[in-house]
Amino acid sequence: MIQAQSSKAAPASNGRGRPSAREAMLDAAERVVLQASAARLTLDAVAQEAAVSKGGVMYHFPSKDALLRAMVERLVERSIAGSQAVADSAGNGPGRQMRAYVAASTGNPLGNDQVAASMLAAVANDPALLEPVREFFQARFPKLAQGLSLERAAVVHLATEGLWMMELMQLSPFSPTQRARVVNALLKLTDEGSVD
Amino acid sequence: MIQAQSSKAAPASNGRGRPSAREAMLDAAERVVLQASAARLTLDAVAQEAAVSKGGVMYHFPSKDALLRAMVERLVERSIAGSQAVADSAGNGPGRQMRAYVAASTGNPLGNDQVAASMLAAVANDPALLEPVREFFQARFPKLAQGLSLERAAVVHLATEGLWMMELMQLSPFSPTQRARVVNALLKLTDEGSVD
DNA sequence: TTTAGTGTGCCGACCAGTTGGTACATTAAA
DNA sequence: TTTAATGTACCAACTGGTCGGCACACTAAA
Repeated sequence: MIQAQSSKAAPASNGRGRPSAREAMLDAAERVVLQASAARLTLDAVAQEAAVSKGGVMYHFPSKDALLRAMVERLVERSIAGSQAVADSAGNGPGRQMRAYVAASTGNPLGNDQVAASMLAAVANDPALLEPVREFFQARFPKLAQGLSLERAAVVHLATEGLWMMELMQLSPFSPTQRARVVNALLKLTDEGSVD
Repeated sequence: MIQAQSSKAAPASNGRGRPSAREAMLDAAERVVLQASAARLTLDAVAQEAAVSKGGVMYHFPSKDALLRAMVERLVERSIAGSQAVADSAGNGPGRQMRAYVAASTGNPLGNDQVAASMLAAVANDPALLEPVREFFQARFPKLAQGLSLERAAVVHLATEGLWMMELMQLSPFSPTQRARVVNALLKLTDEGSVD
């Protein structure tokens, strides 16, 4: 997806400053998915991981569906913010946006695990929950593609997401060295006109 | 992934020819995942979908884990077979294998849904179940890459899988027309030396 | 300053339905 | 008659969800 803000950077504040246990519960939910599996994401498990009673969880998320929706919502918010930050730090030359995106997405692969966890939990329980994510994708692609042909942009985009997803499922067939070469190739591809 | 043999083509035989209800149950399991979600893949649901009692399911799959493992196993077997068929039909020129793979993977997107269902069910319940899939990927990539640079092969491979996965999660931001152009670009990329 | 009230955040017991799994009866074919 | 295949009945554990209550902070009247 995209590098999300480090969860430390976000002060876990709810609107106007009160450090929210809600955020801690969402973190706990992601941890459950990562350390166990999406199937074991139960309200009890979240409560236990967050060191809180189930009632406490239910207070903030009146249903499991609400919890899942909140997970997706937060992931999209973070993605938008992260995406914005990346966009700002990149220039406006052709392929600049795409290159920054590739760099951000292929860097610190561990930071993206949380994003993956939320997405996994969502698809596993109800694929329709991913709707906000789809909207995000649809809105972002044109920006990334600025200055690039559709084909070039799409290939780089898809390959980047593909790498991310394959690593998420631990299916990537590449060694670290190979991975580095591939990422490099992707970056090069953001120069329209380069051969590969 | 790769185009799997149509489930009709496979005579649904168990080893030596007896048309097996086992296969029907695996089909039912995939249907449950596709029509509901991975979370609703329960033994009861499979039984109901297969028009069989739970006891019948338990006879063939002594545990849910066994069912999931069988799903993955079958998906890998089919992938190997499909992959082999594609490989045979393709020549040996540079990029030939990769091109056939791209064509097969991006064609009949619906046929691949079953593969997706099994994978989804596996990751959702226990990511470790995907081990055989990883082995398959690792074994296949070198074959696909024949005659191509690592970079070129990897980019095409990742983009193809990325497209597949994004469509699986219904996250693809491309219109049908755009998709066609992108697939075309991927095919072109299997000609080493082409610009894009 | 005390005190009665009020809302927030969380706890913990409980409930009905579901889930994976077991045990055994039953059927149908070889 | 044996045996592979399926049905029936059941169970303990778990799951999502409800509910009454409790502690604390804050407010407002006395």
